[in-house]
Amino acid sequence: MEKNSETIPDIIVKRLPVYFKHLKKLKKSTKEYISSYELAELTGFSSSLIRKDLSYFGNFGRKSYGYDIYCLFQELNIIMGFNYTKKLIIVGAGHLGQALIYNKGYQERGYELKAVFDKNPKLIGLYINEFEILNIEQMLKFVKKEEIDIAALTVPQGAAQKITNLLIEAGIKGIWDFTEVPLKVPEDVLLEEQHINEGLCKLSCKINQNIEE
Amino acid sequence: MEKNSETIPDIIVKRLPVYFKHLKKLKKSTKEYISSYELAELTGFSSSLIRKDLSYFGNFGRKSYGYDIYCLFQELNIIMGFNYTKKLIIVGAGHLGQALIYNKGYQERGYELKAVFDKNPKLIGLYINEFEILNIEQMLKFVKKEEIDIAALTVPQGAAQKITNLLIEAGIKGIWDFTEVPLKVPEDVLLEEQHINEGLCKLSCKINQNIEE
DNA sequence: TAGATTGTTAATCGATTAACAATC
DNA sequence: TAGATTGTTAATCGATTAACAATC
Repeated sequence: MEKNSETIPDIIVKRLPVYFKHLKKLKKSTKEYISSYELAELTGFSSSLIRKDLSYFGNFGRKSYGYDIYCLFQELNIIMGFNYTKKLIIVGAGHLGQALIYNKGYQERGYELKAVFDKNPKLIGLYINEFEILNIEQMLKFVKKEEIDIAALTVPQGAAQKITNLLIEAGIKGIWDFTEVPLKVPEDVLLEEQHINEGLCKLSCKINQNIEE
Repeated sequence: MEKNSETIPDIIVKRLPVYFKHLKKLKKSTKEYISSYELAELTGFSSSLIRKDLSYFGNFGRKSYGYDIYCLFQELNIIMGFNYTKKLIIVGAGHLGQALIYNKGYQERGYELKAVFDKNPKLIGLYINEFEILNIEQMLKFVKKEEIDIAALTVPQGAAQKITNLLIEAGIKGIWDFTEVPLKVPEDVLLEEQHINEGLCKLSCKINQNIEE
């Protein structure tokens, strides 16, 4: 799985969900076109940067009108691959894992939740929002057979690297990592760290500065 | 609450939790010192960048030895304000909100969970992990009286801005935002967007590129 | 037509890296 | 002492912004 020669720069990828979020909201209004200046207002990015970002993917704008909201939204969906089905599993059915079962964001992004795994005998067999919690022993086989793309990792810290190795062995393409552990993965496996407590770190850091001043 | 003239650049703040994560792990080993070269190996940042980041806060290193792991960890705690108590509430006791009640990351970062609020009469009065879910009508008064610093926002999309306005009115210092809504907050209120589905966006985007190639 | 706004180039700004003197 | 590694400066790299011709 070599990297595409035309890989979208990370710095742009980072901003795509922001455009997506705002266009999704705008799509509900009666507004048809939006200018880079208005988008700048909403996103906090400069209009220049927005035009540059979008022009990376093609000429979506219409001079003197701006960008067609509906079309741009569709384009973003294609760019981010939301029109493509990606198979997801959740590994670890603790409190966070269970909350992820109820997450409503999968469908519009092309994700299909396929299974939930845990090691705890008290959880195995339970149904949460119509998903049966499966024994983690079945995971490797399942991922291989069903060609799962992404695993949400919500296991305890001690198990994180071991389970990760298993997922890699099974041929997982990406890990959506909620553990706090510095995981090691080979280059061809995508690792998206969703360490929620980092948000608390940043907030604490900034509050602290305000106090000191 | 004016910005400090010596505000830590965001680009450094972003990397502090990464150093924290690795030092926390290293602290458990018998290793006493770590060089910027070894830290580079672990974090993926260049050794040069690490030395520059750390030197921003002082001279923590010891020439020809590296950085004392324990001391550096302590320094990071002070820099990020973890030695300071910050009062937290959770607003919205749905699946995600409840999962956040069980989050183990508060204490070591100096956070104290003070209360959980919801609007749903079926949830109000329930105890989750020894926290009673309180009526959201009491929130404004509570935040004012208890001088709450941070609110974790896990309410439905439709309620997000309204509740945010209420929190601002009550004098909240920062919002840890789990909604998917583009929230508007005044400049002096910190907004940390913890939109977990953004992780799914990035993963989808990158997987899509690998496929196309 | 006049005004608005894109797409793109060149200029600027800021972040990262390379290099090395200082020194333990 | 010789080797290791910091802290810092200068050089480089890359990202953002300003500006503007093109054009709807």
